Amino acid sequence: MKMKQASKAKATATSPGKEDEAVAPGGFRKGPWTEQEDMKLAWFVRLFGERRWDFLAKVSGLNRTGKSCRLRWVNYLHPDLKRGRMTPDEERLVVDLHARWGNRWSRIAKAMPGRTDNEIKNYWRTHTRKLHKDTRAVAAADGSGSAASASTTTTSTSMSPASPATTSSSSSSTTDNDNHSHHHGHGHHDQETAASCQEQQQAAEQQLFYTSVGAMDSHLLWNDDAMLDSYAWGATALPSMIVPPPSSPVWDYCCSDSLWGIGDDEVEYKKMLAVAGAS
DNA sequence: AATTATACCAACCGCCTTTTC
DNA sequence: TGAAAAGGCGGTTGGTATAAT
Repeated sequence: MKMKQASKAKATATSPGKEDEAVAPGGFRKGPWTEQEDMKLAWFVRLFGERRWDFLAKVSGLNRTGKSCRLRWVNYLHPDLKRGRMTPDEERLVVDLHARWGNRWSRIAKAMPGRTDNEIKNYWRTHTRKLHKDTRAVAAADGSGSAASASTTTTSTSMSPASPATTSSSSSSTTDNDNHSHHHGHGHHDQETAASCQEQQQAAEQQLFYTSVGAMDSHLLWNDDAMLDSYAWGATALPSMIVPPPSSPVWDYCCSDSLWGIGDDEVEYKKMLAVAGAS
């Protein structure tokens, strides 16, 4: 289930003591996610869909903010995510799109399926840092004063884009010149690296997990707000169709005592699951 | 082998926008 | 219609892995 084990795996492997006990002011957990939390989140997202994150955070028993849950899902757990290093084509695409749209990472990410805004942002930051460093090195070697002109990329991600894309967050009828000739990164037929093969395999395994635990049409559920509230507070049992198959690994997992922390919400939801399972 | 520098990336923060009540 | 809550976004931080010295 851990999709990232090949990399740093910071989430679960770090010093358990300090970070695992980090708590935000509201009493929410902070810091790296554990594998158990990931599994739980994945399950409840599958159950309820990718929305109403605060609700989802509450009923799942994850002692996390909705915001944190959303971020974890979007940036790490989402089954459609690509993994591994960017391909040369993707790198070119990032540069191309950034030239047009500036630091509008979410927009760039939409043009690059499987890549998240965070990922692209991180890539760009590293990329521009390196570029800046290289440029300065060349300038120093030249002994000329050309460094200043070369450093259109200032230090960090906060630099302004090469083209004057506005920095205002969302509106800004952009200077999108979609008539630029550019390659829309899909359909590149690069040789697959070993790393990407591994990523694909991991993605497949994850998909298998989702399939094995069953899917539901969450829209049915979301259409009924009163029912949602009822579910949230344990007044109503979940329909059996969205409860993990009894005696499945996921069911065992969701019902295991070890999964549930201390707190009224957890207790209530556990009751709810139990009722649903009995029905 | 030990230390330092660099690259990578997960996760948080604060602000703004959108949605809900 | 205004206030509050939730969601989304960009910027930033800090930990870990790896390369270089």
